[in-house]
Amino acid sequence: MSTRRATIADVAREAGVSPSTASVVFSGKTPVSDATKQRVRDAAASLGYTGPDPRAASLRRGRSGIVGVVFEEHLGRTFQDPVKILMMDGLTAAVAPLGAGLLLLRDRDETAGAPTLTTAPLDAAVLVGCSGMLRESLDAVRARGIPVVVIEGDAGEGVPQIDLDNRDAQRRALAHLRALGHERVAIAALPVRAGWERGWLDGTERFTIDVTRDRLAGARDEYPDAPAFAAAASSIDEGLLAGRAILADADHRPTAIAAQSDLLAAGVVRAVEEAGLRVPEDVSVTGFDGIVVDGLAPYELTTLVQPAVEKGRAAGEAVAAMLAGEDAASLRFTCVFRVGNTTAPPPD
Amino acid sequence: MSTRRATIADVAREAGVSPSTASVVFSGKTPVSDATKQRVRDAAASLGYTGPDPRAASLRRGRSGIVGVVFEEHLGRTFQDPVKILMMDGLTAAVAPLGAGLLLLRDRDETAGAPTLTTAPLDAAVLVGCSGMLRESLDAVRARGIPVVVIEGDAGEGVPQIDLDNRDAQRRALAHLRALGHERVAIAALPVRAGWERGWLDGTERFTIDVTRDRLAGARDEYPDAPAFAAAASSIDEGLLAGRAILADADHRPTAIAAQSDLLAAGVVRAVEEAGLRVPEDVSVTGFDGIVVDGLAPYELTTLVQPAVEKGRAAGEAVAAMLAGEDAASLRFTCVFRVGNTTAPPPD
DNA sequence: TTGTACGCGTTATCAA
DNA sequence: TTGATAACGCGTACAA
Repeated sequence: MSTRRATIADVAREAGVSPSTASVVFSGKTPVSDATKQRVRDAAASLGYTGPDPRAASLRRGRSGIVGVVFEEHLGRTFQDPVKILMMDGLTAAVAPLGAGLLLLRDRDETAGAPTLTTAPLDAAVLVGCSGMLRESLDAVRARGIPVVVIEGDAGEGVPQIDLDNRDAQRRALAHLRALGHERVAIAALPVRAGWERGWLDGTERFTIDVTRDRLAGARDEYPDAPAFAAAASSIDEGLLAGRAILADADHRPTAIAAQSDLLAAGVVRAVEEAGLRVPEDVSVTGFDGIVVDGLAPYELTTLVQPAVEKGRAAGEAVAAMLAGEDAASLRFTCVFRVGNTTAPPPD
Repeated sequence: MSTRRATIADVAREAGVSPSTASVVFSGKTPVSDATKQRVRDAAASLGYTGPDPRAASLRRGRSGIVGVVFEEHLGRTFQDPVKILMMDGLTAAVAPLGAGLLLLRDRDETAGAPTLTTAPLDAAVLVGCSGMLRESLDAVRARGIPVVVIEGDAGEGVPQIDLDNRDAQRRALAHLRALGHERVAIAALPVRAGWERGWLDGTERFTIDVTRDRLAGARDEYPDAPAFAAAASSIDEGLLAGRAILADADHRPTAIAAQSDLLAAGVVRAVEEAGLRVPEDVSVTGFDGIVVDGLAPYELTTLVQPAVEKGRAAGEAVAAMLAGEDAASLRFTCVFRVGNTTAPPPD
């Protein structure tokens, strides 16, 4: 039947009112008499008109209601990180009042045709742990006047950033170990860069991942000579491998292992058990993130609880502010040190 | 300085060409002489024009390059399910060639102003495990002529669905246990409905979650009397609790436990160990999904490997087909039964 | 409370 | 290879 979709003009004509009146009935921005309202509704129903076309509305308004979230990697990898997911929850919540939703975008997307920062109808963009190669597209976006916020990454001057006190927080965890009396401490680190193969750090590495570098620095602030083994990813399995490597030499066994993430810490705990030792009596373990590690009970990691949801929310609020014409400041969040049951004084 | 953003018309004027020519320079849809191309580029650069406004382009084209993905819950909950993440990967890959990206939407979002199926500028929508309450907005979307695909859910006639052979697959796993000689088998089930509190199933439950119902039916096809304990979520921790409940009565201990997800199975394995028993010598355990459970090594679950990425990809391809005017058929995927090291004949 | 008039920025079509 | 024209469908001053 229909040769063409009904528009608001058709509805107005059918209802015998002007297009603007019909428009107002749907947007509710101006009072309309009940009678007119009803006639417009009826007309819409009879024409199968289901409301304003979002595309047209977005052109007219200059807003699409879409915030792009840019990740460096496959979604699969990204969402394996519980912290990122929590952050997304916070972000979602913060942009919802704007009438906005999140569009998933990938940095360096190899797929032809995939939408990008420049081709997607974005109101704003949030970059997560962005790499240096993002700088170019970032410039393009800013040239277009689209607000940009960066979470855990350095985007240069003029871009609000949401950060964490990684270095100081990690230092505090190690200070806790120091206070307990530990002298031989090892570090189970996150990857040094994308594509990193697990292995010991010898101090010559070039760090691409700021989080790893900063947390390592924090640990070394307290234990300058602590050996560090960097995993290939943040997972329990990788933590297990790191833990095995660290515990391999029975003569130089540390009495405490500081992991740079809770998932790694969970793996380290397993490695300790596997070696026939006990946590925390023989070996203390600390984590970082403060997430709930599924399957780790009855252990409760001594860890740094980072405000993951808050980070996302803050990014969303920064976006909202910029969209409102205000300018948003960078923000640095603080981790809370939480003592669980995985740390204790070293064995005699 | 700038009172207004430059448009393609400004660029055209500056370059001394027509707007359509300038447009074509950016879209590349028609050959343009190098000289003209260069002049347009220069004009754009001098005016700070960074390319066509996606909003206007999308109005004109009738495409926004955005596919909505609708979930029932918080992202946090949703993405705790590794299968969903894999599915998203497949979906992302499949819609990328369309030049489309994924917009995260939530069913029953209470936040005022949050974008919805009807207010977002979508080219198509994918519903994941959709609930009944979605039906209404679903109708609205379909009335607008927006293609819709449903993954693991029943959206009624005319909507392509991507499904799994849950019942038959689960039956095959239990048949494997039967072949090994097991006679006392228990089931660790997924939640029965949203908000379900863990507990034994007595046959009077009303199932809202189809997956649970279907896999249970498959298990009962082989062991009609198998007792079933339904967890409150799909997680290792919940699997542990379910496993404890199932193993609590030492006199009626099953020799095999069929879990409805790999995460549950991982928890069940822990429960078995905790009870001082061995897997698979004393108790066999089967899972469902075929994901890699972080931290479960050295166990490899005997499980049903579902093509999670493929499901997402198929949904994306269905969307692509519908967008191309073809009609997409529903699709039912088949799980592959994989024997790991968590099943063996029952103890004597 | 309703209507008029215009512009939002682009691109498809067709003719030159 | 380029240009003129006409939508695309809506929102919103402003006037009545």
